[in-house]
Amino acid sequence: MYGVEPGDIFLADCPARLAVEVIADKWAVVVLWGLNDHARRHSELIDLIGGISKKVLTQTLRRLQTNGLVTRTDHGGVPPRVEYELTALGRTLMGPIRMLTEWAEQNGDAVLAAQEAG
Amino acid sequence: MYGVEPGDIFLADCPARLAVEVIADKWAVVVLWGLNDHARRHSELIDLIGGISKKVLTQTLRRLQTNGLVTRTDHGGVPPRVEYELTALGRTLMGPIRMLTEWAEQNGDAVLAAQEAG
DNA sequence: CGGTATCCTATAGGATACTG
DNA sequence: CAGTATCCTATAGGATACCG
Repeated sequence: MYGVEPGDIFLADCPARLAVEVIADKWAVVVLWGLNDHARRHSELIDLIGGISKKVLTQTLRRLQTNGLVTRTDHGGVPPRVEYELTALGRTLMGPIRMLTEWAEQNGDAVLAAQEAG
Repeated sequence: MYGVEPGDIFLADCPARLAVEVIADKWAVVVLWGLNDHARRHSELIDLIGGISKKVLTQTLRRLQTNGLVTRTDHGGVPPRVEYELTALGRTLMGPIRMLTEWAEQNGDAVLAAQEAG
């Protein structure tokens, strides 16, 4: 009914739901974006992003790791040096994310206006 | 430092953060997707989506409304008839969302494999 | 430096029942 | 039909302190 077809986002086990699951938290997209150019260290991301705590950054990175989007490399030594980097899979996600951020740059004002009006 | 430039997602008030704010909940993208083709009624969305409660659907629709992405039209009468439809602004967001769902269709298996491995 | 550990609060979201 | 109302729980996420 309603013309639902195979592959539709509505099916509970549909892959499209998975995309939502992956990016639908407060920091995932921001962190991925921070890894766009090249590998970065934990403290680098903390400074770069701003407003995220160490705990939450670690949590977010772990989730991204679990989803196969980011690798964690411990170079050892003292002081510690750990680098996070996009996987090949993670890089494929940057295209859609870039679209989203471009949309936001172009339409952010309209959203804010709607928020203030409503 | 770290080559942060104006417009970067990292600035706290950057528009790109707004995109995350708009789509980063469990149901927003799914509901928008449900309105892709044409206006739909509340009960239609309930049946179509599956797994969402009336309360949560209403909440999600209200948020989308507040963000200027969806309109709510009460046609009155008994029984009630209320239709939700994408605004022009909402339609501009469907491009990026389509990219996301396409990414998920192509890469969903890889994410699942990573989840099971990790 | 790169984390844990601990504690806390707000809120998202689910279940169920009721209403105009 | 399209919601509210109510209650509930899990968890996301923030603050702070400590550790190897």
